[in-house]
Amino acid sequence: MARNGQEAVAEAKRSLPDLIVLDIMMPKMDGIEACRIMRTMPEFKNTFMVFLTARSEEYSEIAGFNVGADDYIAKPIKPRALVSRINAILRRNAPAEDVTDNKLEIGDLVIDREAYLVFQRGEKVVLAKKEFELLYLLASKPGKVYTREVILKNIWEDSVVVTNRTIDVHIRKLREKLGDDVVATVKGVGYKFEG
Amino acid sequence: MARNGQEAVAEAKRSLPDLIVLDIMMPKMDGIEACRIMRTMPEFKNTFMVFLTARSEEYSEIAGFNVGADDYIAKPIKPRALVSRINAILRRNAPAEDVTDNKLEIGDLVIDREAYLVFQRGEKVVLAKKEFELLYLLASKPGKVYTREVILKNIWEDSVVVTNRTIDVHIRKLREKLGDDVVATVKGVGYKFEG
DNA sequence: CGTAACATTTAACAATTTGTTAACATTTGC
DNA sequence: GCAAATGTTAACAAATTGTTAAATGTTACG
Repeated sequence: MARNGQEAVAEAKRSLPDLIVLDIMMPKMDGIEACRIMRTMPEFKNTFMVFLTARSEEYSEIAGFNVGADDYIAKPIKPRALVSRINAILRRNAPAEDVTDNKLEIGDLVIDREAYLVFQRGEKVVLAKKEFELLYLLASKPGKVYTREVILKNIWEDSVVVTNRTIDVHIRKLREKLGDDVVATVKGVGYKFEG
Repeated sequence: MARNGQEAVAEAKRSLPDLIVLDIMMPKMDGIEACRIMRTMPEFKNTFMVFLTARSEEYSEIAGFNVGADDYIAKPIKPRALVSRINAILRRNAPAEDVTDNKLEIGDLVIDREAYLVFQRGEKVVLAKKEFELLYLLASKPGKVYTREVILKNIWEDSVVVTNRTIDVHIRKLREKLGDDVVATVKGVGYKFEG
């Protein structure tokens, strides 16, 4: 159980749960912000996020859904009721068949998150962890430009502070291994995957 | 997981499970009806059917048993408790001769969970318990990378606290006994079985 | 019960890989 | 052409894993 938004994001990245319950009034970073950030991360693509709040404010409700929440539960609620509500959410959102195979196939690349492997035209390419994460992030939404800031938030722990330019070096290594065409520079903005 | 009685029957016919848990209050066709129907089908002759219900009503209980249920579990019940209850039912109804052989054959290995034995190209290899568990876990999904955290959760009791690095030593012993190619390191992530 | 044999865990250090930075070169858009 | 942004390189720092040995637990057996 995380006590604030920052902890929530950190712990969620570590344990990758199927469902996250966010209290809107957590200190430091609130639940809405945590949700917004997690929604930009590919590993939470299939995670359900539910808001829990004491006040039934219109604002909270609207803001929560806008950042990608899947449901909304009003406090006070008895623990048992909360559990059954959560079960209901999981049930109604259960995938028909769970064939979720974390493979990403784009262009001449196959990115297998489970095996931590990348194949290019059938050839195995060995990437270091940060390189892999970077590629996976960009490739999870081909064409979308990721600013260095967003990339940092996604791939680095919150506590770690690194120069923006570090990303450039990792990009360079990706290009070295996969060819210059894989990642495109958008000057003044960031990088994007080229499908 | 089926969401109602009709689905339950359909899915059961498809997958022919050893045990079916029926919720009495499923919509459309309730669990009792599902049980009655399945009991008339020859393919479910040896299938155990267990009822799960929220209310401990006499009616449910009696009606359930009358249609051929094998046991009855009252809700609320914690998932873990449910699992152990189910295991108990399966165990006490286990056929005299357990012909289930949990043999895993991968590459030049044969991993026999029942006998706790590993053969490599026909040669018996003796592994300690932890080594065996570790190999079995990794081999159960070749290619998939297991983080140390996941490995710990799977092989060690929840109460036991051990250093991550303990795993490294067991990996080393596995490599010593089976060769370096069996388990691959994914730096920064974990280990995986190499098919 | 004690002991030997074995299994498990930890700690320490070495080896290796990966990540980061800084400096300088190059490119880009105005 | 100029300034800002990015590319490139290599040195250094940090993190991760490999390896070994010793300490601690556990089990089987006389």
